[in-house]
Amino acid sequence: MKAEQGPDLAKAPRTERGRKTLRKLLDAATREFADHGFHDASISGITRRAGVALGSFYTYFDSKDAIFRALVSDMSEGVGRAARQALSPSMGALEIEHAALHAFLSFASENKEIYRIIDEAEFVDPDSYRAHYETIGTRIEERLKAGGDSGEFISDLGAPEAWAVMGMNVFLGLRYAIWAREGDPAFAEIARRANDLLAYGIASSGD
Amino acid sequence: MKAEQGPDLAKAPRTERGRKTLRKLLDAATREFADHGFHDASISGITRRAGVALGSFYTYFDSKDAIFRALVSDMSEGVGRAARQALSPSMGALEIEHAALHAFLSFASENKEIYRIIDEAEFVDPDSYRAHYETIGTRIEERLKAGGDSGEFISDLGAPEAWAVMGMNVFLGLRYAIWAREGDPAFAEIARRANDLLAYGIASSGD
DNA sequence: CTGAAACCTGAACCACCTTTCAAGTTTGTT
DNA sequence: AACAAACTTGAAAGGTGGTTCAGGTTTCAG
Repeated sequence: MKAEQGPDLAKAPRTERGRKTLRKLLDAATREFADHGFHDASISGITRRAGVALGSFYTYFDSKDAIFRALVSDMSEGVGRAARQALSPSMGALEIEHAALHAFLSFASENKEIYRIIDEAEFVDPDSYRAHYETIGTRIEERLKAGGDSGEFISDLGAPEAWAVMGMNVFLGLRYAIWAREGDPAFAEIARRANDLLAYGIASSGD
Repeated sequence: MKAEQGPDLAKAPRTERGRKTLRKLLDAATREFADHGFHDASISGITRRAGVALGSFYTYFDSKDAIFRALVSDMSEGVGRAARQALSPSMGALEIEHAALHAFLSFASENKEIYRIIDEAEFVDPDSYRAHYETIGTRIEERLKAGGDSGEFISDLGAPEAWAVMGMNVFLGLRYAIWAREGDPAFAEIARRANDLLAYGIASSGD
């Protein structure tokens, strides 16, 4: 139950062949978990996809849980990296939120399997799951505070607003990227409307 | 994989004793699934908690999946019922959203196990999961449209705004009800801040 | 009261899967 | 070339837990 520190130093490959096998296992596991979910995925399914013997799995991972954890922390970083790349310091505070949501929608749409795996971490590895959202929540909170300091946002924004924004983004991603349907508005329109809501709210301004 | 229509007519109890056993099984299953999650929960764990023999389980349910599905649809209704009770037609549109969130936070806080089970449905029974959120989303969309018609909200609100509101609510519930921490703001404050965000947004009005 | 249907029981069946292991092969260093 | 460490292999051990079933008990309508 205790989290390992770093990716299993004890089991790190020491030769080129080893590194290749490890990579094959991780890629195969991504597909296997995405297709079947954690519990219906099998180690033999992973090794079959990877083209290695069943026993080789245990050269690199102690257990099915261990490879799942490795995958989740990999992917959690991947999401963060993708978001950071879409943002530039020259953007205004509101523009940053708009770009973050748009980037998130695109990323989710092209990496649906990542979302399934991270979501399942809620049950397989709750600590990683929580850490994932707490990290993102903190980052959003910092952006909101920065916007408050620059006068673009109201002040007094904090964690509750950050979690509200995160929830908006995640659910819009769920509905319009993961569960996309024919005839749905384009990501650009979704992002624009969410940004308007965030900026001005929905109360009618006057009469 | 096909959804049953209605709660298993074939297996419905016909005597008082049967109805009691069925209820004991459902209650026991709620606790078992909440404690262990779907896959680590066991039928024998459920029957042990219920105080009935292992075989009796199959008098009422065809499989572990079947009782889980029954639970999810029960709970999904429970959430809807709780929300409806907190709302009154005399409230203003904004007030309704405020009350809905506040009721949801209280309900989630007192029924954490429900939250976990519904979330796990994403993997065990994806159709119910999706149906659950689509139903809620539609209800929110109707409220937003009604607010638009009455002039309290801007017009042109639709599904994207509804999903954004739903996401806000769900994530605030996750953070402040399920993952509640010492020193967190009270539900009343969370609901008020979310309502302000929803009504007026966070862009600073002028300088 | 009575008999058939409903319900209960728990041992056993069975399918599946994680994990181990002893023996063989490849890699890289000296 | 020669050896140790790294790596691979797949059969089999060892568990687990969902599901079945044949036989017993309880319920309740007639």
